Amino acid sequence: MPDHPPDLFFRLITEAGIITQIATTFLEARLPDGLLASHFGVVNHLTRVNDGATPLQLARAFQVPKTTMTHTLAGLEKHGLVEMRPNPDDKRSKQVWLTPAGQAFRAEAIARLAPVIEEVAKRFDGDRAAAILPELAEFRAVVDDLRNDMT
Amino acid sequence: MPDHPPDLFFRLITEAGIITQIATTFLEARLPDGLLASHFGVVNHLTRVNDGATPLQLARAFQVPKTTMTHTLAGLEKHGLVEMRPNPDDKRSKQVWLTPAGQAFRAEAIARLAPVIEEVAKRFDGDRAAAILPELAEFRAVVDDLRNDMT
DNA sequence: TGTATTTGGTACGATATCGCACTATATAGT
DNA sequence: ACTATATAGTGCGATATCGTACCAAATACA
Repeated sequence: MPDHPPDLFFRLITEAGIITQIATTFLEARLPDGLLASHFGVVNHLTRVNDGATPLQLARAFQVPKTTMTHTLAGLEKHGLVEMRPNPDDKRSKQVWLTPAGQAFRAEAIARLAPVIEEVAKRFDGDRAAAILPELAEFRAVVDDLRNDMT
Repeated sequence: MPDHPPDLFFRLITEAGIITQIATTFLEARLPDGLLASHFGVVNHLTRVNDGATPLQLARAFQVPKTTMTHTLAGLEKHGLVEMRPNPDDKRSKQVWLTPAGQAFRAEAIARLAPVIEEVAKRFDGDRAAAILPELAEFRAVVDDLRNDMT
């Protein structure tokens, strides 16, 4: 078996990809019809990080093209989960605000996920998860910086 | 800050998602026009795991609906990277084989990624990556089992 | 202060992903 | 064997994602 050559990082990324894929499937199975992980992600971000963010900020936060974010936000607006307001600081720009329905949507999704997370917690020791998290976060930070440096 | 409650696992999954997103962008920037990460993933799987796999096996390996795999394979076939043969053991089924062009496609993609991985290796210690990998793999295994048990 | 460039957002078209319904073959139960 | 059910794959329509081109406002700078 290899030392810690390229293959090691490939495998790390592959594991991350599988986890992401499965988690997305779990999440989407618990969302109302017509709403996907991308919608939940934005609502979650507005709650936790920055309600009133601009579309471009959101696009950057999720690493998606701005056209994709326009589309996602249109879907959220159609479902009444967010409200687009003009940005008082920049007439080109907008701000995205959660509605009460949007907050309820997030709460409901999290409630539906809770049993899954509980089951995960039963099967994987919390201390081990706590040990992995900062390491993985730093790896993520490295990759994220690299994106800015190398494209 | 929380102990190791649900939030811990959420954050673990979020980190995995960000890493996946960025890695996918890096990969796709280095693939020929018209080919995406999904195509690379299949070719890579055929090389490393199971050349001659059936479409359904591939769909399961990547956790995508079989219709999605049909579409991905059609794209690969159109580019001459795989060849579909009848499955001698089951007349409903097929087998997917790499062509020489498919093998070259993989080699080329990996060559283009090598400098990125090298840079990652410069910025994140290999021993730490080696320490994370088995833990993350086990977490992945837990989540994967859960998928079978809970949907 | 007038012009060039940059930035925030959208319109549009191409392709990816996915759910549903369907066909053909295989397997199970009797 | 005969029928019921399960499995492998595809066709089709809906929507997501993304690249290109575009407009409007902001900023740089001459």
